[in-house]
Amino acid sequence: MSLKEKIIHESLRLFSLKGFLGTSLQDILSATGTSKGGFYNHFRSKEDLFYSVLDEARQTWRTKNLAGLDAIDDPVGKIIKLLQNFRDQYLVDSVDFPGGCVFITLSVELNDQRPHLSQEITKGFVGLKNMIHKLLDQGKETGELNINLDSSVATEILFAGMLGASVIFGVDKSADSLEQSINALTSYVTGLKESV
Amino acid sequence: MSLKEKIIHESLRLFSLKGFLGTSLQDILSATGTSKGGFYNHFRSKEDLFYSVLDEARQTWRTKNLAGLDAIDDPVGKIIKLLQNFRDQYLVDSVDFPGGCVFITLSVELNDQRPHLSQEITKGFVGLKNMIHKLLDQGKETGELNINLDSSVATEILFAGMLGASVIFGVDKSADSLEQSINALTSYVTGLKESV
DNA sequence: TGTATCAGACCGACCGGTTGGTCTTAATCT
DNA sequence: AGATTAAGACCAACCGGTCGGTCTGATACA
Repeated sequence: MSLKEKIIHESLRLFSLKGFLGTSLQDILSATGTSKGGFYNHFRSKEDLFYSVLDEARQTWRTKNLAGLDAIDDPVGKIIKLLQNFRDQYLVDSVDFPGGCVFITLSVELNDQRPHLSQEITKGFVGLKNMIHKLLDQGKETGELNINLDSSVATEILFAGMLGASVIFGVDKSADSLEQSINALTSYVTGLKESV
Repeated sequence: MSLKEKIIHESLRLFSLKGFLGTSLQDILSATGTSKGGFYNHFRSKEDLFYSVLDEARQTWRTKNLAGLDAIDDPVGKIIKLLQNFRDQYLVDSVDFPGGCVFITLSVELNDQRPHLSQEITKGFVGLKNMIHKLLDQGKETGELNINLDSSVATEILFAGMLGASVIFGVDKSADSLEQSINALTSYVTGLKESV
């Protein structure tokens, strides 16, 4: 792993713990064992690093949360698999994000302080929400879900529920409470299925 | 309003926008039009201020979210009223918290940086969750809800949903999207009622 | 009533330390 | 040799906090 990759990787971990503004350059240099010169040889500024870190974070998110989804045919099954991945691969296995979901940490921190950075994160949120909505609509088409189901309502509950679960997990870091939160969402989804 | 009260009030607004660590003493002094001397005459330290601000935040939360709840008899009605208050009085009417729910902002920011401060906020989260759980159980007792309802699951969905809605609102500050989030939760609750 | 006294509210220069960022220098590559 | 990489001294700005000092309004005394 090159120094640049190492800086990005360690910064991602630090950002998830302390946020972007809360992480000092010195924190990053110490974590990677380099110096100012080594850093500014690869990045124009701290904000420049932010975008690189965000790229890696997005890639990690996809890898962990979408794993095995294409092997599943039914849309509702995909949602349930997504929730399981979110719990087991993404949040609990917190090697990459020891402080919990880095997108929430950064988004909450930067909203009113660095709106242009926060905006980048919001894009990912919109993507997740659209994905859930689309899967629910597909479930209605295949007959897996009741055609009269208000998929917008279900989307809101699942999306807000995932964000809420992330916040709670970030706070208490308890795998048990995370399991409760996610299980509640999966049983909500299966409840939708049974009421066909 | 005394200088002390003014400092607390303005700090609450600033904390909701920029967090505790993200708000500098100078920010607070400028917002209140005072000086270092004026500040340290009333507070021993910035952390000392934190506790005072948290007290006011809690009081404001209760006033806005619990308004009119005691006038309602049925537990489920109380939950729906709570959700409406949460949307209309607490989040949208953001005079006191222009940056969105201050508890989430502070909790996310301080979890890994000032655990002893973050812990204070967590208490409030636990209280809200317990309140929802208790109301749901009461709803089962009164027959308003199905006796076989898993109130723990419903609690998780409502609690995580409220936190998630706060995060989303903090990000986009859109009253419309907030209404969608909260409406989804209320229709979830009414759905529970109808399946008796 | 007029004056001396004093507590506390408030001001702002100043402190040591840290911030993100620059730049010179030296080592290590091809 | 020439280019790439990294080290760390250095900078101005800012951080939370301290401290000597001023101003004001209430009290005590005559």
